[in-house]
Amino acid sequence: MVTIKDVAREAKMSVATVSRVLNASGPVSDETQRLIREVAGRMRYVPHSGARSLITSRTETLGVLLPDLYGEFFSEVIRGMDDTAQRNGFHLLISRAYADRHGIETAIRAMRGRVDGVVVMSPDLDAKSLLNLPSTIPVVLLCSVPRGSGIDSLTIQNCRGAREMVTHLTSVGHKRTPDPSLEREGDFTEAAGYAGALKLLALKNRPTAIFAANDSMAIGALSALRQCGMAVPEEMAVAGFDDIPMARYMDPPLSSVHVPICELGARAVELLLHGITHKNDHARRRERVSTKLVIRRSTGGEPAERSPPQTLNREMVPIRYTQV
Amino acid sequence: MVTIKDVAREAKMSVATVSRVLNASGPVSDETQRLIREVAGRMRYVPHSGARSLITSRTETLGVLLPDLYGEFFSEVIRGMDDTAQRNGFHLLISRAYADRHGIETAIRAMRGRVDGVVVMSPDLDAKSLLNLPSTIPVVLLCSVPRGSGIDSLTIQNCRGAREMVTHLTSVGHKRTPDPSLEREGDFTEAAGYAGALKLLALKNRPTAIFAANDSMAIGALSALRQCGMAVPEEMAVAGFDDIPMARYMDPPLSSVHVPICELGARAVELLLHGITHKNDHARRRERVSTKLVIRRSTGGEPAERSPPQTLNREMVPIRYTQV
DNA sequence: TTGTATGCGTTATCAT
DNA sequence: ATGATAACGCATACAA
Repeated sequence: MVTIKDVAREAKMSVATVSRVLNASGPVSDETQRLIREVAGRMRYVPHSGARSLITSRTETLGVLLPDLYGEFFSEVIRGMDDTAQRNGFHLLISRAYADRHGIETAIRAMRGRVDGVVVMSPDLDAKSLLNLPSTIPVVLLCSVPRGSGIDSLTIQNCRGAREMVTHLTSVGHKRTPDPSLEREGDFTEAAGYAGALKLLALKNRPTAIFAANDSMAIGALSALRQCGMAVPEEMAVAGFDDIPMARYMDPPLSSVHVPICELGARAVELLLHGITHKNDHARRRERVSTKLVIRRSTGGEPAERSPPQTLNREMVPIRYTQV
Repeated sequence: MVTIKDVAREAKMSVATVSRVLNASGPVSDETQRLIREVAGRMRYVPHSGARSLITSRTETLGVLLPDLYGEFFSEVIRGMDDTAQRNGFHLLISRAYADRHGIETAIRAMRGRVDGVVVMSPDLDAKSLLNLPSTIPVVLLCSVPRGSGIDSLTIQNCRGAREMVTHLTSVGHKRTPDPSLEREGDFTEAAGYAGALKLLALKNRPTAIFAANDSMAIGALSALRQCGMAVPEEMAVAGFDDIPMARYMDPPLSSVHVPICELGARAVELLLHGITHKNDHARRRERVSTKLVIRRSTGGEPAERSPPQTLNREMVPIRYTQV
């Protein structure tokens, strides 16, 4: 590998001057500047980031800890993170980890020294468990329950979104509200939604609507209902959460609680970068992104949505944040 | 940050001995060993990876360059990569890059010194353009056209898979084979599949089947056909490619060419690790993963597939590779 | 079995 | 404007 010494020798200059040119960190004559840039370019010199971070104690890399997450949510959130990270000159070190406390701690340890901060996504984990993280590096919790911890966090307004959907469902005639006997567990996969729907259908006193915790499970539920010959939404309404791009292409198109997934990732990285830059400023930051109800035919709403779906806008749009 | 010096001081030993214990790289008395481990653990010492890679010239990190890729393919391939990387003690540095030559080169440069090798996924890119990569580090091309280059590569047997699907389609009565006037372009999104299907429906002399280049577009096409009142598969058959988990939950369930996505990522990392370990051994490796035809109702096959879909097996299974 | 000393590639501090 | 050199944290060859 070609080092800064090689460049210095070739340009007949000292390493100090080469470093100054490449980092614009001191006065260098125009001519010397030109020369060194030319030589460095010709020799394809790239600084060794390890050596650099050794002395600057910055890696320009952000760690991302993800749970075992499937489907489009995963890719969208990473897209948002990578966009923002790259725009700020940072790389992304991505790792999956078991979403329990031990898994997270181990993973953070492994990233130690490689990253300047970590975004931890762990929907199941109560932030309290992470209180004494083995890290002095900034952390942002994404989609966790942040109560009781002093860690920066970014969460989705799940409750509010869910409440809006429930309000919609009751407004179109569904009556039975909170009832644990009508709840079934699932792991966010289509298969789980499929199985859960079958269980609910088997009940003596069936519900009239299914509200899945994410779109993948809602899609699985739709499939189960179809195979059982149940009409949606007439005999059973179905609603999802997240509003992944796929949702509007279902039959019937799926009502869902829209989450700005990509922007969620982007914002998490922004918060982390802020935490890295203002390491001393210990004002804890908690933000919540708001959701938006999207009613389609699967809940009986908007039967008129027959027009061709427009091309999805994959660009990022501004979203509102709530400080809590 | 606590360094090896801090540990040495606390344990009243030399840094050399601490290093020997932590790397098992020399003879140390059991007692000293115990002591040092205890102290290191208590102080939560983690070696600075930058300093280490400076001297070992290994980063234990793999770069992954991805195109702007949507949906489940993305997340599955990363899952496979991360699994295998972690199992071998490596991290994943993931970055999205424009899939043109300049974008790839820039991205690889940026990773220089941070990674021991790179997996480049760039379906559009002919490998010839990458011949003079600015890198001495090992590279594995994933899903590119590898002809004419000396770079290790892993590709899907797209042609064979597509041929099998076409054979199936003709076997159930579809007649018009290769005809450019029946081809429409798409960017692999549901919206593109939706739009493409509408265009095909508008033709005077309609086709009787649509074979989309991936499942997302096939799902978009299904939606378009549904809204136009076309019966699938009776009036129009639809087939996809990839067989993402979602495919079997469509209405009708989507016939597709199954690709072992997760294993694809895993194998790419294995190839890269091999390239890193055997850096001198310049035997170029080219492998192709085979696909498997999955016929469901959208092409008129298997009308009996009414049984509940079993839980998806998300574990990795052995796949066959072909050396070319 | 343990300690001392050197160097990895870079930036930063101090001279010149 | 430029150069010499210390320091970053670690592994390792060599000495004890």
